[in-house]
Amino acid sequence: MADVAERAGVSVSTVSRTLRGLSSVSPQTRGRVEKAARELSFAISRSASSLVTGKTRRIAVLTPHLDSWFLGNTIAGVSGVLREAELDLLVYSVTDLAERGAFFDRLPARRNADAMLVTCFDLTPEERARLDALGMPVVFVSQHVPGRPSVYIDDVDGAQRGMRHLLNLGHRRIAFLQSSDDTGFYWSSKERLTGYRKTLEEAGLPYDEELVLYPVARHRRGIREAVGHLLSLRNPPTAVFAESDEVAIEVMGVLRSSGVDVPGRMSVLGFDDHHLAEWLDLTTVAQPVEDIGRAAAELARSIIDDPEACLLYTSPSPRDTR
Amino acid sequence: MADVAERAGVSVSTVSRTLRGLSSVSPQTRGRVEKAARELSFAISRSASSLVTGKTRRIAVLTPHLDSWFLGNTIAGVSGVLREAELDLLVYSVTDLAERGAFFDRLPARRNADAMLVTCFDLTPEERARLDALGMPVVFVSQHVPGRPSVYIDDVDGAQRGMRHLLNLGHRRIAFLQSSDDTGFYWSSKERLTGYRKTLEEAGLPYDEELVLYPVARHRRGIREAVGHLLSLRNPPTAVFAESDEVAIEVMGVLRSSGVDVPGRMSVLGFDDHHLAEWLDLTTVAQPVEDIGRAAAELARSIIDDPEACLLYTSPSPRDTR
DNA sequence: CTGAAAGCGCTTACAG
DNA sequence: CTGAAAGCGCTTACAG
Repeated sequence: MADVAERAGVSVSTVSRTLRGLSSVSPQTRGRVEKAARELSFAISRSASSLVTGKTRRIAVLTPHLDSWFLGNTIAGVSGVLREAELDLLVYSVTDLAERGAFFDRLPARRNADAMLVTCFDLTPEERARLDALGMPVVFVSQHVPGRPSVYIDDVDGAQRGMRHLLNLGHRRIAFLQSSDDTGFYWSSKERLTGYRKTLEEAGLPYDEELVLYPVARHRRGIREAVGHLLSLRNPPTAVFAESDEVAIEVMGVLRSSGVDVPGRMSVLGFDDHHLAEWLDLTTVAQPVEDIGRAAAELARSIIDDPEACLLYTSPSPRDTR
Repeated sequence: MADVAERAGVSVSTVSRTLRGLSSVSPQTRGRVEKAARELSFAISRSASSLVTGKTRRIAVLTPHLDSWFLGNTIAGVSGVLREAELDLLVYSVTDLAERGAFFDRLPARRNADAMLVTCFDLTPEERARLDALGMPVVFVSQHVPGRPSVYIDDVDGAQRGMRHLLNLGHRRIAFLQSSDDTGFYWSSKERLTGYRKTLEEAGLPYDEELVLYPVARHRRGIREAVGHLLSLRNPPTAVFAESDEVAIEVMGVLRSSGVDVPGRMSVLGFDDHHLAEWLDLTTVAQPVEDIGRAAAELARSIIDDPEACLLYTSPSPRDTR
C-alpha cells in the first residue's frame, strides 16, 4: 500500500480511503490512486486490515461432512451469497467423534471469522455453550433452535404431509428412519419424527417403537441392518419413511438387492427432493435446500452488519412432490 | 496475549514462544503461561501473526461447484488432511462464467491463503497465468498439468480399461460423453477422450465424431439432448462411455425414461466409482477420489514447507470395478 | 479533502 | 532462557 501511495503521490491514508470507496476522496486523487493500484496490481492484506477493524470478512461453516447431496447443496447456496458479498467461505468439516471433540475444544474458528453457520443437528448443550465462546454470531441452518438465529422449514408439517401421503395410499404400518453420522450428529431435525408421531396419532394408529430406527447412515451396513430388521418383524411395515432422500435411496438399494419389490411390497418415501429422486421414482417431501443455505448466509450477513437483526427466518413450506 | 503475559508474570515474547511450542522456554515458565492461557481461554489472533510471518495457515480450494459427488468427496479428502495439520480450508466456488471472470480478475485468494488447490479442468492459458500472480503455490487436482504440481491418475489408461471392457462385451459402436459446466469448465481430464481414441485405434475401429458429445452436464436437458442425438443416429451406438459416473447416472435415467433397456439395448459405463454405482448396476472405472484430495492437500503442505518439494504425485492406477 | 501519527496483536532479531 | 523494541500493513481519529 505504501508503494501505491508513493506512485500516486499521496499518503497511505488516502490510498486506504480510496480503496475502501469512502466518498471523502476527490475524483482526481481517486483516479490516480486507482491507476497506481492497478499498475502495481495491488491486493490489500486482509490480515492487516482485520487487525485494525476486527472484521475478517470470512464466514465459517461447521458441517458434519462435505460429501452428501444435502450439505453440498446447502453450502453451495451459502457460497453463492458470500461470493456476491465478497466474503470468504471457511469450511470446518467434523467427520468423527474425535474431530467433533477437538473442534469444540479448540474452536479453530475463533477470531478467524465474522460469523458461523452450523449445519449439524443435535449439538449437546455443552457444545452450544462453547459456540458462545466463539465471540461471533452463530446461525443454525435447517433447524430451529429457539432463541437463536435459525433458518428452517416446518419439519413437523413436512413429515405430516409425507405421512398423510402414505396413509392415503393405504399404508398402516409405516416405519420411520432417523439416521445419524459417525459423529453422532443426526442427519435431520428431530421434528420430522414429531410429525411422524403426530400423524399416526391423528389417524388413530399406534406408535410402534420397533418401526422407528436410528441407523448410522453413512455406512451402507447401517441401512442394511435397519432394513433387515424391518423385514424380519412378525408384522413388517408396508412403507418406510426415511428422513432424507439420501437415506431413502440407500433403502431402495438394499430392498432391491434383497429382492423386495418397491413399491409393490414396500413403499419408500424420502425428504428433500434429491436430484435423482425423480429418476429413481422416489416420492419425496421437497424442500428448497439451496435456498436455505442462501438464506442462512444472508441472515449471517445482516447480523454482522447489525447484531440486532436477529429476525428468525422461515423458508417456504415443504411440499409434496411426485 | 498481553493479558496472558501479565497473568503469567512474563513478557509477551515468552507467551508467544510458549504458545508456538518453541523449546527455548523453561518448563516452569511454560507451565505458568499455559495455565494463564487456559484460564483466560486465550485464542491467538491469526491476523496478527499472519501479518508478521506472512503465513495465513489457510489453504484455498478453487472449484467449479460444491454440489457434486465427485468434488464433494475430493474436498472431503482435502479437508481431512488440513484439519490434522490445523490448517483452515477456504473454498472458492465459481459456478458460472461471470463468477469465473470475476475470480481470475480479482483473485480474492491473494494474500489470503498459503496455497491453492485447483479442481477445475481446462483453465485457459490466461487463467493459468493469473494464478501465477497469486503469489502462492498452486496444486492441480485430478489432472496433470506438465511442469506444475499435480495429483492425478492415469486417465488415458483408465479410459482404455473401460473401453476394453466394452469391446470385450462385443460393442463396436461406442459413444463417449465428455461434459462441461456452466462455467465452461470440463468435468474431467481430456485424457479420457485420448484413451477412448487410442483404444479404438488399437482395435482397428474408426473414430466417429458423431459419437463423441460434449453436453452441459449440470442440466438434465443437456444430457437428454445428447442421448436423444445418439438414439436418433442412423447407426446408433450400443454403448455409452460417460467420463464420470454422475453423467453416466443421468444417462441411465434418461435412457430409462425413454424406454430404452439398459444394458439390453444400450450399455452404460462410467468413471469414478460413485457410491451408488453398485446399486444402480453401473459398471465403472474406479478411482480413489478422496485419496486424490488427500494427496493434493499433502502435496500443498509439503510445498508450503519447502517450495522445492514439487515432486509430482500419481495416485494408484484406475481399475475396473464390478 | 488530505496527511502524520498512533495502534491493532502478534513475531523476531538482538541483547543479556 | 527471557525481555525490550521494532515492525508487519493496514485503519482511524485528529488536525489542518
